[in-house]
Amino acid sequence: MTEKVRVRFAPSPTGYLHIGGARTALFNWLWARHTGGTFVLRIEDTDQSRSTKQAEEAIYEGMRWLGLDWDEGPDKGGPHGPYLQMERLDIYKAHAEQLIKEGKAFACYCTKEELDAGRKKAEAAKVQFRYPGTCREKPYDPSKPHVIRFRVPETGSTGWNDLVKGRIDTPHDTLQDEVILRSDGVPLYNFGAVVDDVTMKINLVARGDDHVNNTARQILMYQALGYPVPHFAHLPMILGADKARLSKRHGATSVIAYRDMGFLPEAVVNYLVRLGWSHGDQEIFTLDELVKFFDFKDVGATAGVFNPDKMTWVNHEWLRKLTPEKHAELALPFFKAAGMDAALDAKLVKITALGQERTKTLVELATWGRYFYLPIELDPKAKAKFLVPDTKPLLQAVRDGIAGMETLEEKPLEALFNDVAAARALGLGKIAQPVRVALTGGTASPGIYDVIILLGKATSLQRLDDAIALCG
RNA sequence: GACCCCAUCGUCUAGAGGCCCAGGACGCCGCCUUCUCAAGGCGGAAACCGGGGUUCGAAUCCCUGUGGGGUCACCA
Repeated sequence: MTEKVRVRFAPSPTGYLHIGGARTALFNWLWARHTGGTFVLRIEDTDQSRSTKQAEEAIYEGMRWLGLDWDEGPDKGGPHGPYLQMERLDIYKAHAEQLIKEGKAFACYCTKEELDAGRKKAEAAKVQFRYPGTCREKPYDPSKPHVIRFRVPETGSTGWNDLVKGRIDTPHDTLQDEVILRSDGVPLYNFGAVVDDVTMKINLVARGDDHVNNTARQILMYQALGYPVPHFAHLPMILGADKARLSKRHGATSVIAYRDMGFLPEAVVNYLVRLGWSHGDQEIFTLDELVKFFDFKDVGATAGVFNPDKMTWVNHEWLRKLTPEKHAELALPFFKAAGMDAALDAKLVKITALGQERTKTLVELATWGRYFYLPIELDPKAKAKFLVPDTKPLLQAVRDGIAGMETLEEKPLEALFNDVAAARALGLGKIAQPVRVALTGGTASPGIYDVIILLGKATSLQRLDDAIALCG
């Protein structure tokens, strides 16, 4: 391929951008950026009953969030537009007419009912239904209701060298004269995609491998139209844990849902690209590295199971790379959404800094940090174990110590805890745990001095008093 | 059912005939560190789908069985 790479992502706007689509878009985008080529976004909205403007917007939103920018597209324009299929009807019509004129396509006047009857009969006879060629030789009469069918050869086969799957050949006898233009003039997928790809000068088609069975018939159309055939790369499917194709019942499949769950786009991209592609033993990649390293030759041929646990780990890795300030900035909306009166200030920065090693998503971070902003939720088991008569004097001693401090600093607090422990010949844990329960409601938190400092004197004293009262 | 694709630890994968009694990562388990939780360090269990070939030698090549996935529309 010496020509400049032109690839595309061509979703149909029938729902949000899902994980599988995002990965297809990502691989195309990476290859365009890797080669200095062009990434085209085309919206395949010919199924008017299922396509919506909202879905179209949702796709843009998902792509933008992931950072996959397109060079040509519906909103952006470009030299080969329009990029919305419903605005290209005349282009399909012209191409279909050319095929009719050359005898490579023909009008079919069969009704849907007639065809369904044939299909039913074939099913009963347990054979595969193929269009019987009823109208193959009939003269073209545009005044009668009709669809346009593409004439496929009866014998021989068509194949291509797939960039990820290698050589694939499809015998023509498994194909049929399929409909390329519906009676209302709207093209069907295979024709629309071919006409668009040729007119948009796409020279590499990378898409899900659920399209391998469409490829031979599309190649036949390229040839019939007299256009060069692009290269193809068929990407393996993404599966759920049960090895069935990933769908809603496996959990969230919308890219945006992961944003809302507190994932970073870098992490989603990183995880998605590694699902089906690898570069030695490396797991964490920046976008720049991906652009540099990505190649279809390293894309595997096997379907992969989507693993939320690993994506969460990748997210944690990315979260940890953030500066505390940036982390806080990204976390703020999640704290607010969880009902906390947080602001982008030193307190939040410190909290998120402490949470950075401890939480794997921004949602988890906000939940984890609740007690810094909201009243504690006392864990009954923790209370039963640590807020008891035995610990009352310890809490009291710590309380009094804190009460006597002008400002809260780590060293004096540490001295205080050590003194309280030493005075009773107890380990530090015996003091820290009850205090932790008093201050946070549970038995797990950052270092106890950090917690006290962050909570501040008034709140710390208040919570200790409340706890002391509960010790019975 | 027909046609097509695929097949290494539970999962993502490395492996392009000898470097592999198979390496990394997630998850899981244990130990260390320790005021708890994380993080970190160390260690562990865990795979070449079965059967035939080819070859001095196969996870790697071929055939076949099996399994999984995909496609069979006036959907995309």
